[in-house]
Amino acid sequence: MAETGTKTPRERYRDQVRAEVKEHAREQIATAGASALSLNAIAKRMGMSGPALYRYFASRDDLITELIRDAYRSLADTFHAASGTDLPGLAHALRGWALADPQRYFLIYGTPVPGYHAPDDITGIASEIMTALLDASAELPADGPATPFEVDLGAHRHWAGDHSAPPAALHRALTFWTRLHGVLSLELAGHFTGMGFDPELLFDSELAALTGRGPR
Amino acid sequence: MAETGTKTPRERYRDQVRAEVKEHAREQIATAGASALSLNAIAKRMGMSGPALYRYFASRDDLITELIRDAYRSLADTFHAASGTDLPGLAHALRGWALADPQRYFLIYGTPVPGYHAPDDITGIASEIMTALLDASAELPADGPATPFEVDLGAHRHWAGDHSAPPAALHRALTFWTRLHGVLSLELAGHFTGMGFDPELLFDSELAALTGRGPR
DNA sequence: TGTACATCAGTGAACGCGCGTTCACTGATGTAC
DNA sequence: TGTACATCAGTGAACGCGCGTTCACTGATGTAC
Repeated sequence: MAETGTKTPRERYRDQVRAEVKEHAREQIATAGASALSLNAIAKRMGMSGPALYRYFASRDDLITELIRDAYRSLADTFHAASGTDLPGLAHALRGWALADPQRYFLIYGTPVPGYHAPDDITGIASEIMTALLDASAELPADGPATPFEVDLGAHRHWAGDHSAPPAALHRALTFWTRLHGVLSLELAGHFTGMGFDPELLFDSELAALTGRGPR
Repeated sequence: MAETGTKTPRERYRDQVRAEVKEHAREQIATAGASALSLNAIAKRMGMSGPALYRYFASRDDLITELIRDAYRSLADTFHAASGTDLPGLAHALRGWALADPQRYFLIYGTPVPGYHAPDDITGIASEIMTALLDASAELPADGPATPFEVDLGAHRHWAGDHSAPPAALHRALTFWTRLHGVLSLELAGHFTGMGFDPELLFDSELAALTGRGPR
């Protein structure tokens, strides 16, 4: 029996091939979109026959789900790594992560496939991400009376892990999320091309507004 | 020769069948996503043979492009129709339009297909939409000194139609766009499900912040 | 250390499928005189 | 109004394709005694 954390050579080999398959998958998605992902094409590029991949992934859908899981995991890790810094640090970590592989970003935040439901462990990672956002947002200054939305939040929220954060903090975290996602997703999808401005400055402008360090 | 605006019965029939094909296409996309769009499946549902559709659309890609064009056109029309109202009116028109058919929204603002470039006339409609946004944003109060982003805008913008709107107004229009898209796209993609709050209130909260009529 | 056995990676053939698309053809609808 | 012709919608057969996936098998790698 293998000790905890010890892997047999075979297991290490397996992990390596799995990783290689995923790498080719990511490449294929980046080139032609997720709908063009094909196990046979990946096998061909790796110099193997198609059926060989079924030793490593149960099905095509399984591979895609795993890529989605990896994307969530990677974002959560990026947030954890940036948790020491301030809110702008987190924001720029997010932008850097997104620009490094736009299609990975869209694997999480892109067009949803009707009827698809991510497995439970993925929603768990999603709430990890939310928690990191929430923790970082706590440093923002609180201001003003409760808005209608915050009243609603206080009454109905069923937050994963049930944070005891006040509605105003939840509101700030959500706003942080939606605003940065707004600029970022439009930038990544190319909706700003041809408009002749620097998307990063618009991103920074939104960030400044969020941290109260800028106009509006 | 047909007079301007007059259509022969055959032309009217053609238009009707084309419309019917598109309707089935939209239905198919709403059910299984755009990547699942198939001409043969549409033909089958219409009780025709597959090749018959080639009388109406040159190819599958042609049909998709036309659906995208229709989506842009529909949004532009929605904005035109709401141009008489104020900014909140425009925002709610946008939200209503998006909720009426989420997959249509994602046809425009969803995951981009790498390498795909929309034909010129579509980018023309896109700038129509931008113009409507810009006109509506003009009513917002101007405030504060020029931000770095606005300086950049003033220096480099190549706006479609080259509006003479000042950078601050462009900035407001862009912010209006990115923020509402941020909340809306996350809502439509289902990223708020299970969080137990009303997305509309979050949308309204963002809108209030934009029009200066709310907190933050 | 050597032998016997079990485990696992990878192959090649095969299955059925639905796709986009082309083509020659039939039949109905519209047009010209 | 009637006839001759042109236009166009739709069919069915056919093409080639690449896909996901199953299966029986070979050969290499690891394990037990």
